[in-house]
Amino acid sequence: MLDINFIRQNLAEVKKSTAEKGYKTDIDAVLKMDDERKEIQKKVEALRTERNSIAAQMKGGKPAPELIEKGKSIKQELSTLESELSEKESLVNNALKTIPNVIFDDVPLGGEECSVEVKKWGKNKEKGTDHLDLATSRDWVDFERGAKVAGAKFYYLKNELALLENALLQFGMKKVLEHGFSYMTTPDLVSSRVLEGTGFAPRSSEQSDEYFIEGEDLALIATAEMAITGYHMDEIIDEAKLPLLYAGYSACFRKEAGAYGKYTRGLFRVHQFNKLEMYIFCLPEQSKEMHEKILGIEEEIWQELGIPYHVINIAAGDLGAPAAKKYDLEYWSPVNQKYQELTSCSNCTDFQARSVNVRVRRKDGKVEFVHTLNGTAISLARAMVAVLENYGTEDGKLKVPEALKPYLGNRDEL
RNA sequence: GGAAGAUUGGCCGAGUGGUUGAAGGCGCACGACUCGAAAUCGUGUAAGGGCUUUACGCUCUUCAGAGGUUCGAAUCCUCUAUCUUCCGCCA
Repeated sequence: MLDINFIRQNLAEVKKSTAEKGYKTDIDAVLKMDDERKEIQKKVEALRTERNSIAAQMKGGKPAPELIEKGKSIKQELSTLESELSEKESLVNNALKTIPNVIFDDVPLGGEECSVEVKKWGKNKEKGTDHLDLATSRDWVDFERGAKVAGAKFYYLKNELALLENALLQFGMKKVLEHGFSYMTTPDLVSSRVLEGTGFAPRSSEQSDEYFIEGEDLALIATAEMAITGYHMDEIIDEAKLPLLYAGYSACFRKEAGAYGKYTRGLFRVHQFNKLEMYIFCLPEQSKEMHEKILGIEEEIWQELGIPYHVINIAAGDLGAPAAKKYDLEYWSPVNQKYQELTSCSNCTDFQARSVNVRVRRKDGKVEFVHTLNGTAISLARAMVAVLENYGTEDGKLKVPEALKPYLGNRDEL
């Protein structure tokens, strides 16, 4: 969430970002609500001051009946005002959550189609292998039994494909470790505070894409980003310890309601997949550099795997609430003859940090919110699609990319 | 799942109704000593909000969370969460 005072001081900018991101929030109404809150707060504080001074006068011990009477009447008056105040506070707070993060100047305006290609790598292939046909013919994936056991879009990975998944993970893990990330596995469920603090829609929202546990304040994570965002919740971190680089490996669960169609065939869009996610807590002045660092690692991974891709700077209308800027890395699908999303990385500035209250203590003692960034190191289901499409052979086999051979017994082919 | 105990500032840890926003220690910052450093000594050091005379100002809130008792709560009561130990269960 944004800081109410930041909104007041940067009203035009906040309004512009909110509109560009496609949010309908009436910012002026929120400010007016907050003004009302302040008025009540002033009254409450005046009463409390009086109460405190009466209590202080009685410290000696002598019970003065008039004072006690006065105290009693203040107590009465306070209780109604205080409940009014807390009501107003939660209204303001909920409204604040509906205002998205401000975008950076270099974010293209407009909808999805306005995203800008910033880099391109590799030579796009003209012909590829359908990943699902290949995997099915080799008994590498079983969607039918996945559906029988858990429903549509659940699957079993088998044999060489399951081994390929493991190889991709090992490869990705090696990369992030080389770049100084510390590896962790995370809880696969988080509380609503963490979910909403990360910027995801609450249980009550129609847009929510998460699986919620009935009767518990828990949801299955859609990405390890959620679990890691909560990792330092309510903490104040020493400046010297930043940046903190985490690579979290977890299962990811998404409802993906209504997201079926030609381009979501097979493993491309599923309800459950595994992912290694990079996450950084850093100083505000470091976050832009860290964003480029994460993007660089993502590019390095796909270059070494030999998969052609391009990088796009996501337009405002396609950005989520927490992101100030986001890059997507899309690989060239030789099957669909188009670019398809493979990874993405976002700079969330202090938006998430404010919501989950993660701060830094500067050398001079000042405390402020950190910046957070997240990026996909390797999302296994999609990574497998990209590899199969690019490395499938004419005779129904899979050529092993050089970078993965060490993790597949140095085999040339699967 | 059952029982007992615990939860205090960046960290550790005193504190059972009224100079406690909170002793002491660690850490950190600054200063002294030093050629420099270590050690030592001294001083300072919670966060968040509001107001204005923007001042080393005034004020409010916060001792896990929520509610209650009281003129007054870190301290008493209730519920919830988490942690520890014991029992049960178990990969």
